[in-house]
Amino acid sequence: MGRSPCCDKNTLKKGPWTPEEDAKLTHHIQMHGPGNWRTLPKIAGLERCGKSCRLRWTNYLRPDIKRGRFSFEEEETIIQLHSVLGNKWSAIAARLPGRTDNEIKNYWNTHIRKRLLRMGIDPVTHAPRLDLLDLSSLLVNSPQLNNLSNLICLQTIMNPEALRVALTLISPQNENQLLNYQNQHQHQFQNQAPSVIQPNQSSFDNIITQQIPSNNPTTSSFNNQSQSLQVDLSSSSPSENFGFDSVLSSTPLSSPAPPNTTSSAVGLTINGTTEDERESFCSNLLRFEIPEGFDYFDDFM
DNA sequence: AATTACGTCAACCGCTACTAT
DNA sequence: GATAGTAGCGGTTGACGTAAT
Repeated sequence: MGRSPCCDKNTLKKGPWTPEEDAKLTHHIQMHGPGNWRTLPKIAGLERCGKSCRLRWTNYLRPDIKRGRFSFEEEETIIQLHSVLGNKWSAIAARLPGRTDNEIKNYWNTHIRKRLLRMGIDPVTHAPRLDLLDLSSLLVNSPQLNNLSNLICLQTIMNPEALRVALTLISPQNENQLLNYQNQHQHQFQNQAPSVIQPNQSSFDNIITQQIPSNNPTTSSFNNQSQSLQVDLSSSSPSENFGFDSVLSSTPLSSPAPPNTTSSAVGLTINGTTEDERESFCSNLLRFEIPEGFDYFDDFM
């Protein structure tokens, strides 16, 4: 035999909490402290499940909860911690004083996640989503891409399999060329099985910059402003920011804002930080510049 | 002004690990 | 040791507000 049930679910109230219920719960916890959620509703005179009371207290009524918009530093911390911890919202919340796991989770899903996607960054892996690039339309619209050597530049930063498929769309001859090239440079590709670069991997500490030459028709064909498609995982010392130990020990809120976030971007200003600035900083956390007017990523979102 | 689409977030649901009986 | 309850977590939902048409 185990314990008796904590509550009668048939008589439980659900839905939004009323001010009266909030007052009862708050008063009870002020008098007796949090905990023992099983018996709390009955003692406090609430027709709620203890689980619901705990959630209401921890997510809304707790006096140390910080309400309002997330600051730039908080957002920075969330992104860094998420890159290390993943969807461990409670672990992330533990390093953000005054913020609840639920709040952080909501903010991630409604703001940060979308921003990363818009920037072409996979919000799960925090890596560029080049592996999802719509290469077929890109290649069809850019005959210059038949230049195999240019594609090899891309090869180093994207899933080889995706590139192989893309080449197949052009011609079998090119695919053979690529396979020959790959055979000759086997040692360069054999460790590239993952389709994306993992932020946590040891190579993250090294400078990983793949830059396509400015005279490269691959980029010039779809880019008039930015002369390079760059993946720079080390600028702004992300090895320090993303290193597991440093992230866990430096939080909460100890990471300084990167220098370039003081740019004079115009637009909506929230907490002293514009959306543009926030996006700019995100690109520094994992520097991945998407050329202006390059909208292929939108097709995947 | 009315309607529709979209964004936000509080609250619920279901699951797991832990604990009491 | 087996069983059942509790606490806590992450995913999802739905009500509400706002923007767009």
